[in-house]
Amino acid sequence: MLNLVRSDAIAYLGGMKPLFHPDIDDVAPADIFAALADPIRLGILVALSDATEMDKARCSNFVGLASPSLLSYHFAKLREAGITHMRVEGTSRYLSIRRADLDRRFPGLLDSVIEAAQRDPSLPRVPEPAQAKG
Amino acid sequence: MLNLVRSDAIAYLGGMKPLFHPDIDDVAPADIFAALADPIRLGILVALSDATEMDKARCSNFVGLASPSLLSYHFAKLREAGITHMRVEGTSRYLSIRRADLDRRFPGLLDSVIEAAQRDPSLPRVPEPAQAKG
DNA sequence: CGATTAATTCAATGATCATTGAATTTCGAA
DNA sequence: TTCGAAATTCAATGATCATTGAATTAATCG
Repeated sequence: MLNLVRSDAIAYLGGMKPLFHPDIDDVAPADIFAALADPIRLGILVALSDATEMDKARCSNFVGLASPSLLSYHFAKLREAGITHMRVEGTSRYLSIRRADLDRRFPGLLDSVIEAAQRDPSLPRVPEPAQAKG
Repeated sequence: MLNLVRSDAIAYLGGMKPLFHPDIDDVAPADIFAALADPIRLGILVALSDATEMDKARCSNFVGLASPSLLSYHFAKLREAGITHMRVEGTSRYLSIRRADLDRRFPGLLDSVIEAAQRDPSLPRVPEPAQAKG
């Protein structure tokens, strides 16, 4: 059973279940706002928005924000709302913001959201990883 | 009791209870997004955004969107989130978007929100009032 | 293989939300 | 003063949400 074709197999490479990412055209504005209506998720978004190094986009780097199971819950909310993409690599997962999709569908929205969130001092912050001894 | 000074009295002119409008600096981004996470409220916002004539900003003009009591509920959500202002005049109330406040505190956000909502065909629309016989 | 690490799933909890309908308030007009 | 229109308040409902902790899955490394 399951009988995969090649494109399916690629989606499974290194993963357990197929991760659902909605088509951006199926995402309604109200869905986006619902996903943004939580300080932990806004904290994740802000952290992602200035994650230049890949390490900072790994799920395990957000442990400062909430417990693992709660983080999973919030990751799923962001992903199912079309805001983030999740890529599986071995035992780790990496998040990214779906910038191109969001900018095309909701021009200007993402930038102003991130700017607003960045300036909010009440949002939880992801701590910088301790610098490896050099 | 109550012992009003003049500025309080003005707030009461024509009204029953003092309408609470939060200081825009007390409004967190997550509060804004929570208020926007509902299609009826987005419908109200869109209708307000192109309400040039005062008639279109009167509460009673939104009856097409929901029942009176449900509308009251949604009006309060928008007002308490700092998105709208409500003015009492006789037996009517008038809504307006707190544009200047929002633009100062969350630059660019309101415009992109309205643009996104305007393009969403799934949002409920406020019907144009029937043209008076001419 | 067994242990470890990364992350999810599941069931249970209390809190908040959207909706309804009935009762109430307020104002203005007859 | 009584009536009607405008709008809110209140109590009740079911639905969804955020959170917790325990159990589970999956990949990697010894």
